[in-house]
Amino acid sequence: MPELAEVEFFRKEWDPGLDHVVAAVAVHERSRVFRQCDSASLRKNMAGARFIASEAHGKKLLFRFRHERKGLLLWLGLHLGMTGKLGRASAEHKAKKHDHLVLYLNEFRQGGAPDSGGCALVFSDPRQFGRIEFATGHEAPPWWQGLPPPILSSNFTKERMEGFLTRRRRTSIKAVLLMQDAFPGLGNWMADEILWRAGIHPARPAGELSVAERKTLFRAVRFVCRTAINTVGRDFRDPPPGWLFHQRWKKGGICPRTGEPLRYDQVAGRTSCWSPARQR
DNA sequence: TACAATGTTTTAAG
DNA sequence: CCTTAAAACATTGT
Repeated sequence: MPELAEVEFFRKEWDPGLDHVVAAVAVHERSRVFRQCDSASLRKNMAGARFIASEAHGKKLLFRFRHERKGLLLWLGLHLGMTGKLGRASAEHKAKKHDHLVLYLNEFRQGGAPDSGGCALVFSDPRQFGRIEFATGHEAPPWWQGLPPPILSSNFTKERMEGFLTRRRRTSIKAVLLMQDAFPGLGNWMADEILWRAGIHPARPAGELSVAERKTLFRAVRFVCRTAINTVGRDFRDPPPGWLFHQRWKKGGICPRTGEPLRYDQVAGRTSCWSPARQR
């Protein structure tokens, strides 16, 4: 599922655990999601740490913990891959087959609400394309440094985008929109939504876009991200009516603007959905 | 059965 | 060095 809006939704799924302390950790040690992570260190250091904050950057998630007794800051990085999810479960939850990481939380320590009897934060991912990273220390770990400007930040400028399009001038615009070092958080459905809105064929070389097309594209990138964050990202509700989103996965989908059948082609190794009459 | 699935990385080839 | 395509990863659902 996860592109930036879904990632933002899943980030908030763990919010009820804020200010709680990790009582126990369960991991599926052998899972591929730990391929870049010292899971033994995670298990050892996370117990007793308080969940203090979280943030999302594109498709990357960071969960911050503080181990007060050890005077240690803990950095838990998650990537949801293709099928990753975050959720909550009861304090008695037994990790199921695809629950690769479960953090069991204590109730509030000092005079917390009486209802907070502890719960479990669960990271699950059937295909295991997701990734868990873990670090301790006062500095942000390397994998949380040097990230590109978020699409909805003021540092994400049209000039910056155009510079990237020029560097990748021979590559299809669809493939370029999927590059996380320039468009952090865009994925297959959002890229198609953007190109449909901008009236640009997904296979067009990035360097061939006219001045007007680049302007339209820039606005479409920001509009689709902003709107997706405010719908999918807020509570997983669908994007507004009239979006390609509602047509793209059904067989016999039609273009919301032209009423013509949508077409599906492999572009950049991904199934791309586009409207022949609108996008050239 | 065979193929596709909202992702990324590595390998191979041009 | 750069670009592009393909394969790989692991599992489920049609």
